[in-house]
Amino acid sequence: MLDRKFIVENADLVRQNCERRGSRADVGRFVELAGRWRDKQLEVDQLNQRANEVSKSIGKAKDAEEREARKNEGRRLREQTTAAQAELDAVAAEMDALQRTIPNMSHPLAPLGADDQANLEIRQGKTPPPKFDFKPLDHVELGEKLGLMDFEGGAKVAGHGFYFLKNDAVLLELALQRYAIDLLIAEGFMPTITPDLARNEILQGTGYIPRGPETQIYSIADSDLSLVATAEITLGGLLSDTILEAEQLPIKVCGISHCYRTEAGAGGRAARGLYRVHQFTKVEMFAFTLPEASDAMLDYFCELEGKLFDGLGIAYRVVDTATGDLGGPAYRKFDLEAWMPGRGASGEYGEVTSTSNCTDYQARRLGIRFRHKGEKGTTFVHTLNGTAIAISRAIIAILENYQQADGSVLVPPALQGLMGKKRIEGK
RNA sequence: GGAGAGGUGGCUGAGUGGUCGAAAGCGCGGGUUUGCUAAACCCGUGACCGGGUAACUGGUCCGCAGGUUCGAAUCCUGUCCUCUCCGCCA
Repeated sequence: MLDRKFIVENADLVRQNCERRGSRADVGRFVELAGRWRDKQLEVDQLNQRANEVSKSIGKAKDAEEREARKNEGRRLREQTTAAQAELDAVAAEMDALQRTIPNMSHPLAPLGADDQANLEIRQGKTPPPKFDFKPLDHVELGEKLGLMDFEGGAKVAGHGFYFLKNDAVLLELALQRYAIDLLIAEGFMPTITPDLARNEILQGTGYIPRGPETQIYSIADSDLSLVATAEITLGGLLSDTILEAEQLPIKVCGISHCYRTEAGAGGRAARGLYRVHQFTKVEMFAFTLPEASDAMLDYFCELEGKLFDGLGIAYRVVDTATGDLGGPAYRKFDLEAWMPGRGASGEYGEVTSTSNCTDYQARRLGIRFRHKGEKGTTFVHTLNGTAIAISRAIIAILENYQQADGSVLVPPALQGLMGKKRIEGK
C-alpha cells in the first residue's frame, strides 16, 4: 500500500493515478478520514497524558481522601480515553480498508491506457517465429497425439482446469525447472522450493486478496491459509517484518512452487488446454533492493526472462504494460509474450512471463525495511518479482514451436541434455 | 494427535504491578590509547504516530485480543505462533 502521509500530501497525483489505472478508490474520502484521524489521535494522546499524570500523582497524595479523589479522576479519564480510542480505531479501520484499495503509483514512462490494447511492444527476442510447410497443430492436439497430457483424467480427479502431465511432458517439466534454476544460480540467486500454502496475512501483504467474490485464491477451510497463486507470495513473505542492513541489498532469491488460481470469471477467454489452468509449476524470481536500485533490477529481470527464452530458441516480444492493465502493487510491469503457432487462427503471442517493480508497496505492508549502518531511521525496501519460467505455458510454446511435419516435437537444444533426449515421439 | 516450554529492543537474553522503553552482552556510532591493524577502555545507540525550523516535546508499543486496576511486560481469560519430547506418517 501507499504511505498514508504520501496520499494526503499528494492527493491530486494519487487521484489522477487511480483514474489512469481504472481504480475507483475513493482518495477524497481517505484524505478526509486522515484529517479526522489526526485530530482524534491528538485527543487520545492528550487524554492519555492527563491520565498518566494522575496515576503518577497517586503515590504522592498526602492522605487517603486525596488519594481516592485522584483515583476517581483517573477512572473518569480512562473512560474518556477508551471512548476516544474506539472512535479512533473505527476511523483507522476504514482508512486501512480504503488504503488497501489504492493502487501503487505508476512509472512515468508506463504507457497510458485502459487495458492491454495499450500495452507497448518494446523489443523482440533473438529467434524469429518458425515457418512451417504444414499446418501446425496446437499444443492440445500435439499433447493428445504424443500422450503428454490428460485433461479428462484431471477433470475426473479434480475438476475442469486440472490435468495430468504424462510421459515426456514430465521430463520436459523437470528439465525446464532445472534449466531455469541453473541459470538463476549462475546469476547469484539463492534457489528455494517454497511452501505452496501461505498465511492470509502474507497474501495480503503481497497485495493478494484471499477471500471475496473476485478472488483468484483458493483458501483452506477452517484455517487462515491459502494456496499460493505464485511464489512471489512466499518469497516476499520470507523476509516479512525484517530490518535489513543496506549492505545486504540487493537480495535475489528464486523459488519453485506450484501455483493455484481459481480463475474466477475467466471462462470463455482463450483458455484452451494448458493456457489457463488451476494449477501449474513456476520458477519465480524475487528481489529486495534499495529504492534507487529497483528500476535497474526490473530491467535486469526482464533481460533474464529474455535470456531464458532466447536460450530455448522461442520467438517472443516484450511489452511495457499500460497503466490500466497493471495490478495493484506494480509500479511498472514488463510482460514477455511468446509466439504460439497453434494459438488463434494462425498463431498469436501469448503471455509467458511477467516482471514487476512493486517499489515499496509490498514492503510497507510486509514490514521489510533497511537501515544504513550507523544512521538512524529505517526505510522500506523495494520488491520486484518476475517469472523465470511458468512451466505450463513454456510447454505450450515449446510443443507448438518445435513441432515437426511427422508429428514429433524436437527438444530445444538447451534442454536435450537435461531431458536425456532430442525428440518427443510419443508412443 | 498427546505432553511440556516459550514468545521482550537490529540480535541474544534479564525483568519485583508504579521508580521499566525496559538490565546485561553482542552489533552499530563517536572518542581515548596505539607506528598501522587488532585489542582494551570511555561515551552514545529501539521502533512507530503526532507537535516544533530546531533544541526539544506528547503518545503508543514487551506475539495478538480482551479483562482486573487510578496504574500491567509483570495478575486473569482467550487466541495465534514457535520450540522440545512422544505418537502417526511421506
